[in-house]
Amino acid sequence: MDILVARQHGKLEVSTQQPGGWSPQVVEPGSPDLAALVGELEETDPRWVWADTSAVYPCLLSAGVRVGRCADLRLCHAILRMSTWTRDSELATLPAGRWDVPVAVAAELPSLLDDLGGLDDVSRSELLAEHERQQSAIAAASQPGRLRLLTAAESVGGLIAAEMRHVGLPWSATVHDHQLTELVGPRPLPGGRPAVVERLVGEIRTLLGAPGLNPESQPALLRALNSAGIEVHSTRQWELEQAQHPVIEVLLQYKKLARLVSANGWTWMDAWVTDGRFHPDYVPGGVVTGRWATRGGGALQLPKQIRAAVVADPGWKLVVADAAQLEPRVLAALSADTAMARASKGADLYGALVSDGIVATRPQAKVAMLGALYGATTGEAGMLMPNLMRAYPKATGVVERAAREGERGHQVMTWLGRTSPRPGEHWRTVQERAAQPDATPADQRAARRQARDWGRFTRNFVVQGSAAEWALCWMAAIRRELSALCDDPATESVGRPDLVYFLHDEIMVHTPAALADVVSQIVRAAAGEAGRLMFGDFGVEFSIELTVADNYAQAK
DNA sequence: GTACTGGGCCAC
DNA sequence: AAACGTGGCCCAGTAC
Repeated sequence: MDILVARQHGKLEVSTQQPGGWSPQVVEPGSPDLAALVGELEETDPRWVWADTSAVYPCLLSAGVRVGRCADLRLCHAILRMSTWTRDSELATLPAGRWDVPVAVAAELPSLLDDLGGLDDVSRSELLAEHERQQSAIAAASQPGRLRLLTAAESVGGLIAAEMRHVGLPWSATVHDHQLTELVGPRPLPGGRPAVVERLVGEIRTLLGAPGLNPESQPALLRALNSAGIEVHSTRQWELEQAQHPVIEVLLQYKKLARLVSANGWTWMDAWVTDGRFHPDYVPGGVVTGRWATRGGGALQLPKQIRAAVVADPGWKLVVADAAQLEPRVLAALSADTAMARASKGADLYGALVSDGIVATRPQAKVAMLGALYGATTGEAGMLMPNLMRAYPKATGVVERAAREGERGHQVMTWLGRTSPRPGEHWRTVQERAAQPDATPADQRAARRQARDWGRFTRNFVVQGSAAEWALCWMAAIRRELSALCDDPATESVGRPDLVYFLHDEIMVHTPAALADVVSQIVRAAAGEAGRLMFGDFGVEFSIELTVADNYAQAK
């Protein structure tokens, strides 16, 4: 049963379906009435239909209410509007309208959009019309089951992102401060450099004979390096490492510490950590491939250096799990490559490549596999490609075909139907110019290069996007089972385990210690369920590496 | 002052 | 200045 949640003039209109039509109830977003109403209706296990989870759900969470399922019409619109399987639907052929908001900016502009009748102010009839367009588009698609799964998974992703932000990642400001202080000295005054960084800057200036040099200025630093006789063309780490000069070690040390302080130092802590929790702002569907992005806080780039600051509460544990070699396993499944599926039977897919005699060492296996997924043509990865293609012709055939499609400007699809964007106008112009009779060799070179670039994008899109779909299914199954666990009276008294972190192929659950084993089993079982949900009984194993830890640095 | 870009480096 | 995909974020520098 669907329940519609419209939003008008800042009030929420909750409509249930009755024999005579829709029956609305209007409530204030912050009122206790809302929590009571939603909580009561949730008993019937409905699907909540609303325009934008990130606009509605946070206020429910603040009121202490969670929901099990929803349809996020904005997220689903973006998928169905683009998918090849729904290209002839009314939804895809209508002119662009209010639902065509780029995912990344949608949550950013609610106040601006207020006046313009934006997404956060949607009447019930508009909501219903869009919902029906989406349902018809899916029903008429050649793979309705996959699109139904994809839109459900994307929507539950929206719920999970809001819940994880609400709950927050347990973060010890004390540990974080200790780590920073140990590395760079105590917190400096505003605008000042920490003592260790200041000392390194002094040494760099002396060693380069450049008083007053600001090493943050790339052009100035490059000039100073060249004047000192160091022949580099950039100031990148990998190039500096080649050079022989006493300043190099100091400079690399400086870069590492300066980066840490500016990206995840005390200022970051002030902005993002409150009451012992880091509240990251995830953006589901924020990446073209369907991966999540973040908006501020950099939750997807937490440096390994500071992960010890993620600490479980006393009496609690962190269950940290990642899907081992997820992308190769997803490729094996979506290409139905039985030889590669056999290699997935163990915990270590790369190890299987070695024992099957396809490559000589595990590092080679990894390089070769990532090379196939990313489109490497040169170096070690390029040299190993023939071996891989011989061993796994179906799997490598899928990524090679995806690359050829992209080179021709065609679109490709993930397993569940998310479709890659068309290349931009500039791309087509360059290709057309190269096809003219008077095209110069330079025109043709540029066109070939650009075509190959887009081919690498579409090659990776298929695997990265399908892996993102698997991860959503995995997380959705975990969430459902954790929620069932909370409803169990036997576990009620100890506290509720919660998903608190997601990083592409990795999840973290913060759980009462007494439930850590049960939670671990749930996380493992959910991986098998995600595989079956997406690929049926095709025999790819999705192996999980799992650690029960007190802090995040202990994982892996 | 704001908006934008390029270099660099963090994560997967 | 890279080879080999997706991003975010910070800084410096420039245009307006």
